[in-house]
Amino acid sequence: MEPRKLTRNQALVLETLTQAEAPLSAYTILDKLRDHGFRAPLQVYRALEKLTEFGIVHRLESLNAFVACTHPHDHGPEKGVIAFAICEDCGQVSEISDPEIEDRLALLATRRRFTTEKTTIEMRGHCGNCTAA
Amino acid sequence: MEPRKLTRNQALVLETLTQAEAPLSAYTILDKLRDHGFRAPLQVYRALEKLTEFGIVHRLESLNAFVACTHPHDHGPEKGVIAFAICEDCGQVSEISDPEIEDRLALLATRRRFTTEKTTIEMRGHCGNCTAA
DNA sequence: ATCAATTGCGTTATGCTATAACGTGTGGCA
DNA sequence: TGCCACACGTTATAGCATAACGCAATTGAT
Ligand SMILES: [Zn+2]
Ligand SMILES: [Zn+2]
Ligand SMILES: [Zn+2]
Ligand SMILES: [Zn+2]
Repeated sequence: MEPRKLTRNQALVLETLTQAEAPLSAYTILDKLRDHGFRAPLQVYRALEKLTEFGIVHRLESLNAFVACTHPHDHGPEKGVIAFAICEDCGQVSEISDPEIEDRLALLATRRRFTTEKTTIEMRGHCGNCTAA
Repeated sequence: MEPRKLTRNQALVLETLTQAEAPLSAYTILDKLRDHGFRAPLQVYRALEKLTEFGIVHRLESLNAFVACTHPHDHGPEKGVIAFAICEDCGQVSEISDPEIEDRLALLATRRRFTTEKTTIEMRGHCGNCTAA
Protein backbone atom coordinates (compact mmCIF):
# COMPACT_ATOMS: atom_id res chain seq x y z
CA MET A 1 0.00 0.00 0.00
CA GLU A 2 3.02 2.23 -0.15
CA PRO A 3 2.66 5.10 -2.60
CA ARG A 4 4.80 4.07 -5.53
CA LYS A 5 4.50 7.42 -7.13
CA LEU A 6 1.61 9.78 -6.87
CA THR A 7 -0.44 10.53 -9.95
CA ARG A 8 -0.85 14.11 -11.01
CA ASN A 9 -4.27 14.44 -9.40
CA GLN A 10 -3.13 12.82 -6.18
CA ALA A 11 -0.12 15.09 -6.00
CA LEU A 12 -2.24 18.18 -6.54
CA VAL A 13 -4.73 17.20 -3.86
CA LEU A 14 -1.96 16.36 -1.41
CA GLU A 15 -0.20 19.63 -2.10
CA THR A 16 -3.42 21.55 -1.50
CA LEU A 17 -3.93 19.82 1.83
CA THR A 18 -0.33 20.29 2.85
CA GLN A 19 -0.45 24.02 2.22
CA ALA A 20 -3.73 24.44 4.07
CA GLU A 21 -3.70 25.49 7.69
CA ALA A 22 -6.93 23.72 8.51
CA PRO A 23 -8.87 20.67 7.34
CA LEU A 24 -10.44 21.04 3.92
CA SER A 25 -13.64 19.57 2.57
CA ALA A 26 -13.51 17.77 -0.74
CA TYR A 27 -15.44 20.58 -2.38
CA THR A 28 -13.09 23.22 -1.03
CA ILE A 29 -10.21 21.27 -2.54
CA LEU A 30 -12.11 21.10 -5.80
CA ASP A 31 -12.50 24.87 -5.86
CA LYS A 32 -8.82 25.40 -5.16
CA LEU A 33 -7.89 23.12 -8.03
CA ARG A 34 -10.21 24.42 -10.74
CA ASP A 35 -7.33 26.38 -12.24
CA HIS A 36 -5.44 23.13 -12.56
CA GLY A 37 -8.17 21.49 -14.58
CA PHE A 38 -10.32 19.95 -11.91
CA ARG A 39 -13.98 20.01 -12.83
CA ALA A 40 -15.82 17.34 -10.84
CA PRO A 41 -15.98 16.10 -7.23
CA LEU A 42 -14.98 12.61 -8.23
CA GLN A 43 -11.55 13.77 -9.28
CA VAL A 44 -11.01 14.91 -5.71
CA TYR A 45 -12.68 11.97 -3.99
CA ARG A 46 -10.73 9.44 -6.00
CA ALA A 47 -7.45 11.09 -5.12
CA LEU A 48 -8.45 11.35 -1.47
CA GLU A 49 -9.35 7.68 -1.38
CA LYS A 50 -5.88 6.67 -2.52
CA LEU A 51 -4.05 9.17 -0.33
CA THR A 52 -6.01 7.90 2.65
CA GLU A 53 -5.09 4.32 1.76
CA PHE A 54 -1.46 5.36 1.62
CA GLY A 55 -1.81 6.82 5.09
CA ILE A 56 -0.62 10.28 4.09
CA VAL A 57 -4.04 11.90 4.36
CA HIS A 58 -6.56 11.48 7.15
CA ARG A 59 -10.30 11.93 7.11
CA LEU A 60 -11.86 13.71 10.06
CA GLU A 61 -15.26 12.14 10.56
CA SER A 62 -16.67 14.82 12.80
CA LEU A 63 -15.87 17.46 10.19
CA ASN A 64 -16.39 15.69 6.89
CA ALA A 65 -12.99 17.05 5.99
CA PHE A 66 -9.45 15.97 5.28
CA VAL A 67 -5.94 16.80 6.47
CA ALA A 68 -2.46 15.93 5.30
CA CYS A 69 -0.65 13.70 7.75
CA THR A 70 1.67 15.61 10.04
CA HIS A 71 2.71 12.65 12.07
CA PRO A 72 6.31 12.83 13.29
CA HIS A 73 7.07 9.35 12.02
CA ASP A 74 5.64 7.68 8.98
CA HIS A 75 2.61 5.54 9.50
CA GLY A 76 0.95 3.32 6.97
CA PRO A 77 -2.70 2.52 6.83
CA GLU A 78 -2.71 -0.01 9.68
CA LYS A 79 -0.07 1.27 12.03
CA GLY A 80 -2.17 1.94 15.06
CA VAL A 81 -4.85 4.24 16.32
CA ILE A 82 -4.52 7.98 15.87
CA ALA A 83 -6.34 10.52 18.00
CA PHE A 84 -6.92 13.99 16.63
CA ALA A 85 -7.13 17.21 18.62
CA ILE A 86 -8.99 19.72 16.48
CA CYS A 87 -9.14 23.41 17.34
CA GLU A 88 -12.55 24.92 16.61
CA ASP A 89 -11.05 28.39 16.34
CA CYS A 90 -8.01 28.13 14.09
CA GLY A 91 -8.58 24.68 12.63
CA GLN A 92 -5.20 23.38 13.77
CA VAL A 93 -5.15 19.60 13.96
CA SER A 94 -2.61 17.65 15.97
CA GLU A 95 -2.15 13.92 15.71
CA ILE A 96 -1.70 11.86 18.84
CA SER A 97 -0.43 8.30 18.87
CA ASP A 98 -0.72 6.75 22.29
CA PRO A 99 -0.21 3.06 23.04
CA GLU A 100 -2.06 3.32 26.35
CA ILE A 101 -5.23 4.47 24.65
CA GLU A 102 -4.78 1.84 22.02
CA ASP A 103 -4.24 -0.97 24.52
CA ARG A 104 -7.14 0.13 26.66
CA LEU A 105 -9.54 0.24 23.73
CA ALA A 106 -8.28 -3.14 22.59
CA LEU A 107 -8.99 -4.56 26.03
CA LEU A 108 -12.45 -3.06 26.21
CA ALA A 109 -13.23 -4.45 22.78
CA THR A 110 -11.94 -7.92 23.59
CA ARG A 111 -14.01 -8.07 26.76
CA ARG A 112 -17.09 -7.59 24.66
CA ARG A 113 -15.92 -10.01 22.00
CA PHE A 114 -15.76 -7.11 19.59
CA THR A 115 -13.30 -7.22 16.69
CA THR A 116 -12.18 -3.73 15.80
CA GLU A 117 -11.45 -2.85 12.18
CA LYS A 118 -11.09 0.90 12.44
CA THR A 119 -11.07 3.35 15.31
CA THR A 120 -11.96 7.02 15.25
CA ILE A 121 -10.90 9.34 18.07
CA GLU A 122 -11.48 13.05 17.66
CA MET A 123 -11.31 15.73 20.31
CA ARG A 124 -12.91 19.04 19.43
CA GLY A 125 -11.92 22.08 21.44
CA HIS A 126 -9.41 24.90 21.59
CA CYS A 127 -5.65 24.82 21.15
CA GLY A 128 -3.18 26.59 23.38
CA ASN A 129 -2.71 29.52 21.02
CA CYS A 130 -6.38 30.23 20.75
CA THR A 131 -6.99 29.86 24.49
CA ALA A 132 -4.15 32.24 25.38
CA ALA A 133 -5.39 34.93 23.03
CA MET B 1 -31.15 20.57 30.12
CA GLU B 2 -33.28 17.82 31.53
CA PRO B 3 -36.19 16.83 29.30
CA ARG B 4 -39.24 18.35 30.98
CA LYS B 5 -41.58 16.52 28.76
CA LEU B 6 -40.96 15.52 25.22
CA THR B 7 -42.95 17.17 22.48
CA ARG B 8 -44.93 15.02 20.13
CA ASN B 9 -42.27 15.15 17.43
CA GLN B 10 -39.47 14.43 19.85
CA ALA B 11 -41.36 11.46 21.29
CA LEU B 12 -42.02 10.04 17.84
CA VAL B 13 -38.39 10.33 16.80
CA LEU B 14 -37.19 8.80 20.05
CA GLU B 15 -39.64 5.93 19.75
CA THR B 16 -38.49 5.24 16.21
CA LEU B 17 -34.87 5.11 17.32
CA THR B 18 -35.67 2.96 20.33
CA GLN B 19 -37.46 0.38 18.22
CA ALA B 20 -34.71 0.25 15.64
CA GLU B 21 -32.03 -2.40 15.88
CA ALA B 22 -29.39 -0.28 14.23
CA PRO B 23 -28.48 3.38 13.87
CA LEU B 24 -30.84 5.35 11.67
CA SER B 25 -30.13 8.32 9.44
CA ALA B 26 -32.33 11.38 9.78
CA TYR B 27 -33.90 10.66 6.41
CA THR B 28 -34.66 7.07 7.33
CA ILE B 29 -36.42 8.34 10.42
CA LEU B 30 -38.33 10.78 8.24
CA ASP B 31 -39.53 7.97 6.01
CA LYS B 32 -40.65 5.91 8.98
CA LEU B 33 -42.66 8.83 10.31
CA ARG B 34 -44.41 9.98 7.17
CA ASP B 35 -47.54 8.17 8.29
CA HIS B 36 -47.45 10.24 11.44
CA GLY B 37 -47.47 13.52 9.59
CA PHE B 38 -43.79 14.15 9.08
CA ARG B 39 -43.08 15.86 5.80
CA ALA B 40 -39.71 17.61 6.01
CA PRO B 41 -36.18 16.82 7.20
CA LEU B 42 -36.22 19.75 9.61
CA GLN B 43 -38.91 18.13 11.69
CA VAL B 44 -36.54 15.26 12.29
CA TYR B 45 -33.38 17.31 12.70
CA ARG B 46 -34.98 19.64 15.21
CA ALA B 47 -36.18 16.74 17.32
CA LEU B 48 -32.79 15.04 17.09
CA GLU B 49 -31.05 18.22 18.19
CA LYS B 50 -33.09 18.38 21.38
CA LEU B 51 -32.90 14.68 22.11
CA THR B 52 -29.13 14.85 21.71
CA GLU B 53 -28.98 17.81 24.08
CA PHE B 54 -31.00 15.79 26.60
CA GLY B 55 -28.44 13.00 26.28
CA ILE B 56 -30.97 10.36 25.33
CA VAL B 57 -29.92 10.14 21.72
CA HIS B 58 -26.38 9.94 20.38
CA ARG B 59 -25.03 10.92 17.00
CA LEU B 60 -22.52 8.56 15.40
CA GLU B 61 -20.16 10.74 13.44
CA SER B 62 -18.61 7.99 11.37
CA LEU B 63 -22.05 6.93 10.18
CA ASN B 64 -23.99 10.18 9.97
CA ALA B 65 -26.64 8.36 11.94
CA PHE B 66 -28.33 8.36 15.32
CA VAL B 67 -29.08 5.86 18.09
CA ALA B 68 -31.19 5.93 21.21
CA CYS B 69 -29.10 5.84 24.35
CA THR B 70 -28.80 2.35 25.80
CA HIS B 71 -26.47 3.33 28.56
CA PRO B 72 -27.01 1.32 31.76
CA HIS B 73 -27.16 4.47 33.87
CA ASP B 74 -28.55 7.80 32.87
CA HIS B 75 -26.13 10.29 31.49
CA GLY B 76 -26.77 13.90 30.72
CA PRO B 77 -25.13 15.91 28.00
CA GLU B 78 -21.83 16.48 29.82
CA LYS B 79 -21.42 13.38 31.88
CA GLY B 80 -18.23 12.05 30.43
CA VAL B 81 -16.87 10.49 27.30
CA ILE B 82 -18.67 7.62 25.62
CA ALA B 83 -17.01 5.20 23.26
CA PHE B 84 -19.13 3.33 20.76
CA ALA B 85 -18.52 -0.15 19.38
CA ILE B 86 -20.42 -0.41 16.13
CA CYS B 87 -20.93 -3.72 14.32
CA GLU B 88 -20.66 -3.36 10.56
CA ASP B 89 -22.72 -6.51 10.03
CA CYS B 90 -25.78 -6.22 12.26
CA GLY B 91 -25.56 -2.56 13.22
CA GLN B 92 -25.53 -3.28 16.92
CA VAL B 93 -24.08 -0.40 18.91
CA SER B 94 -22.75 -0.75 22.40
CA GLU B 95 -21.84 2.18 24.60
CA ILE B 96 -18.69 2.09 26.66
CA SER B 97 -17.93 4.45 29.51
CA ASP B 98 -14.40 4.09 30.73
CA PRO B 99 -12.68 6.44 33.16
CA GLU B 100 -9.23 5.24 32.16
CA ILE B 101 -9.75 6.29 28.57
CA GLU B 102 -11.22 9.52 29.72
CA ASP B 103 -8.37 10.32 32.09
CA ARG B 104 -5.76 9.39 29.54
CA LEU B 105 -7.28 11.59 26.86
CA ALA B 106 -7.57 14.41 29.38
CA LEU B 107 -3.90 14.06 30.19
CA LEU B 108 -2.84 13.99 26.56
CA ALA B 109 -4.93 17.08 25.91
CA THR B 110 -3.58 18.98 28.89
CA ARG B 111 -0.02 18.23 27.88
CA ARG B 112 -0.68 19.97 24.60
CA ARG B 113 -2.55 22.82 26.26
CA PHE B 114 -5.66 21.67 24.45
CA THR B 115 -9.06 22.34 25.99
CA THR B 116 -11.51 19.62 25.00
CA GLU B 117 -15.15 20.49 24.44
CA LYS B 118 -16.40 17.26 22.92
CA THR B 119 -14.83 13.88 22.30
CA THR B 120 -15.79 11.29 19.72
CA ILE B 121 -14.67 7.69 20.03
CA GLU B 122 -16.07 5.15 17.60
CA MET B 123 -14.84 1.64 16.95
CA ARG B 124 -16.09 0.01 13.76
CA GLY B 125 -15.87 -3.74 13.50
CA HIS B 126 -17.75 -6.93 14.23
CA CYS B 127 -19.65 -7.94 17.33
CA GLY B 128 -19.43 -11.34 18.99
CA ASN B 129 -22.62 -12.65 17.46
CA CYS B 130 -21.59 -11.80 13.94
CA THR B 131 -18.07 -13.17 14.38
CA ALA B 132 -19.32 -16.49 15.75
CA ALA B 133 -21.76 -17.02 12.90
C1' DA C 1 5.98 -5.66 -30.44
C1' DT C 2 1.35 -7.20 -28.95
C1' DC C 3 -2.19 -8.32 -26.24
C1' DA C 4 -4.74 -8.36 -21.91
C1' DA C 5 -5.45 -6.66 -17.46
C1' DT C 6 -5.33 -2.96 -14.40
C1' DT C 7 -5.62 1.53 -13.08
C1' DG C 8 -6.50 6.27 -13.54
C1' DC C 9 -9.18 9.74 -15.75
C1' DG C 10 -13.17 12.76 -17.28
C1' DT C 11 -18.08 13.50 -17.52
C1' DT C 12 -22.91 13.40 -16.38
C1' DA C 13 -26.21 12.41 -13.39
C1' DT C 14 -27.97 11.28 -9.08
C1' DG C 15 -28.50 10.53 -4.15
C1' DC C 16 -27.78 11.52 0.67
C1' DT C 17 -27.03 14.80 4.58
C1' DA C 18 -27.96 19.25 6.71
C1' DT C 19 -29.35 24.06 7.33
C1' DA C 20 -31.33 28.95 6.09
C1' DA C 21 -35.16 31.75 6.15
C1' DC C 22 -39.88 32.85 6.84
C1' DG C 23 -44.18 32.70 8.99
C1' DT C 24 -47.74 30.54 12.36
C1' DG C 25 -49.42 28.97 16.66
C1' DT C 26 -49.31 28.07 21.55
C1' DG C 27 -48.36 28.46 26.45
C1' DG C 28 -46.41 30.89 30.38
C1' DC C 29 -46.04 35.02 32.72
C1' DA C 30 -45.57 40.11 33.95
C1' DT D 1 -53.54 42.01 27.72
C1' DG D 2 -49.29 42.16 25.92
C1' DC D 3 -45.05 40.04 25.61
C1' DC D 4 -41.74 36.34 25.06
C1' DA D 5 -39.92 31.89 24.30
C1' DC D 6 -40.42 27.90 21.92
C1' DA D 7 -42.08 24.43 18.99
C1' DC D 8 -43.85 23.73 14.54
C1' DG D 9 -44.63 23.59 9.26
C1' DT D 10 -43.01 24.75 4.70
C1' DT D 11 -40.04 25.93 0.92
C1' DA D 12 -35.79 26.45 -0.73
C1' DT D 13 -30.99 25.86 -0.77
C1' DA D 14 -26.41 24.36 0.61
C1' DG D 15 -23.00 20.81 1.33
C1' DC D 16 -21.23 15.99 1.03
C1' DA D 17 -20.64 11.65 -1.64
C1' DT D 18 -21.21 8.01 -5.16
C1' DA D 19 -23.17 5.38 -9.50
C1' DA D 20 -22.39 4.43 -14.10
C1' DC D 21 -20.39 5.05 -18.49
C1' DG D 22 -16.55 5.06 -21.68
C1' DC D 23 -11.81 6.32 -22.85
C1' DA D 24 -6.72 6.59 -22.16
C1' DA D 25 -2.46 5.32 -20.12
C1' DT D 26 0.36 1.87 -17.84
C1' DT D 27 2.00 -2.47 -16.82
C1' DG D 28 3.66 -6.95 -17.46
C1' DA D 29 3.45 -10.91 -19.45
C1' DT D 30 3.88 -13.68 -23.90
ZN1 LIG E 1 -0.90 10.89 10.30
ZN1 LIG F 1 -6.49 27.24 17.71
ZN1 LIG G 1 -25.85 6.87 26.09
ZN1 LIG H 1 -23.06 -7.83 14.73
